[in-house]
Amino acid sequence: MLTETSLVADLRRHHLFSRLPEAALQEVCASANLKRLPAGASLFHQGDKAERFYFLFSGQVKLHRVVCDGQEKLVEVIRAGESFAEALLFTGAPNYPVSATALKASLLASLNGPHYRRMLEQHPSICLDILGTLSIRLHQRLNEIDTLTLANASHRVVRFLYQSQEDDSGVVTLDVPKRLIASKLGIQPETFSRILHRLIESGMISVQRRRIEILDSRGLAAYHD
Amino acid sequence: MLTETSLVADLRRHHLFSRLPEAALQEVCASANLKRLPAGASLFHQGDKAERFYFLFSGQVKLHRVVCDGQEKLVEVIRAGESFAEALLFTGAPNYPVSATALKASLLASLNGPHYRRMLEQHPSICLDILGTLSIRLHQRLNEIDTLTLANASHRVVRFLYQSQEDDSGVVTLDVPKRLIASKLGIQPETFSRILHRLIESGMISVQRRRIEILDSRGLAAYHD
DNA sequence: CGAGCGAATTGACCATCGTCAATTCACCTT
DNA sequence: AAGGTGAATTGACGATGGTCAATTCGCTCG
Repeated sequence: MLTETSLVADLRRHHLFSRLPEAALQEVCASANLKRLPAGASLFHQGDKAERFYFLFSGQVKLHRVVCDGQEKLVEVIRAGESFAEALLFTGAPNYPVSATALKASLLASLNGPHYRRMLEQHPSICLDILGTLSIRLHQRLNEIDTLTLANASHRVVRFLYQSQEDDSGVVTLDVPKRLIASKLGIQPETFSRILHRLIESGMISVQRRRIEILDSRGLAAYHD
Repeated sequence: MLTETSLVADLRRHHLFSRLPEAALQEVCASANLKRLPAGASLFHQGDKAERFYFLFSGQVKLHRVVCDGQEKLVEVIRAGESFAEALLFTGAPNYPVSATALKASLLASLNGPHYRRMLEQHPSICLDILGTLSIRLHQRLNEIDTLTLANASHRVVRFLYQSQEDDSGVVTLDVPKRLIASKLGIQPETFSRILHRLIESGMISVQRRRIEILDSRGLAAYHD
């Protein structure tokens, strides 16, 4: 049961709920649970039965998969105001395809999937909005596949830097440890470190802790080949 | 304008159209074009303005991207009865994110995107179905990202073989050239060839032309590590 | 039936990246 | 301020896979 008005207002701002009639949102909240996770706590594991999806009020959650040899692969980092595991509402798949773990202490709403789905059936106009977001995610994935296919590790890192700077400011601020970035790029932390070093040496970027500045945008672009 | 009843019946079988009222489908057909492509012909290029989406009656079409250094990356092979570029209906993105080229002589319907979208707004119940398919694609992509992240090329190939056999029959029949498979797996044709050879030598598979048979399913699974 | 062409294969070589290990660094706790 | 812990870095080494080149294979077309 979710009652705090400020939290409900947060939900309202999300596209899954923004166009629901007031009564419907109330109903969704009635079947919701508030959940607190300390940093490092697990929310669900890949393969668990999936009947709930989540909205993150504050904190940070990572979605990750375990691949064959026990290595962990970062899929996505969820930040405040975002939902996750909601795609399961529509596939009918019974299990989570990823694991979810809190990176920082987090506050989230656990929502009843089938319940929301029934709600949606009664307000079908919202579906078009959702289709939009889902399509965009599809493209993001396509983009990622590009990045991973790009032959060498340097390309992936450069590409990552480009995509991570906000409004071409040339500044990238990492909000997760470097090893997770490496995992997302499908390379080893050591390799990531070495590549950054090489870019620094050639004067293309500068790095202070988790703040990376692109100095020579032109040269970096050329580095793509 | 699409009139042939057998073709319209083909459309009907697709989830984008199966639940449209008869009148609506007629209207869609009225704004459709029939298109023939010889093998090797290009349908659209990555970056082209996107206002049409497609349904493939017969033949084979590949979706591919050109990455930085001019190399080509296979994204997907479209087969008869499938639609493509329909995700653009919902993102509002103005350009195709991939190129489309006929692999074999093909017959397809070119459909008016905005028109179909308006149709959808009037029959919103269909959206839930579409959400389902889109979610499934999202998962497929996730799976692919896994495959590409899986450290070495052998793993990718083995994984590909597993996923490509139909109902665990142990038989994989490639319907595209091996170099395209390699491209999809993000490896070079030479590497693909060598890995298949290694698997043959160790008695795990046998290959005749484009027909691959899995002989030692157990051993192959172990090869995953 | 032979010529021609692209696909597939095979070999040799080398750059890249992963692995293992040691060390330094940053941050948190006490 | 000191100590401890995990992250990040750096070095050395070796396996993997990409590149280039030559050859074989299989199909199509004349």
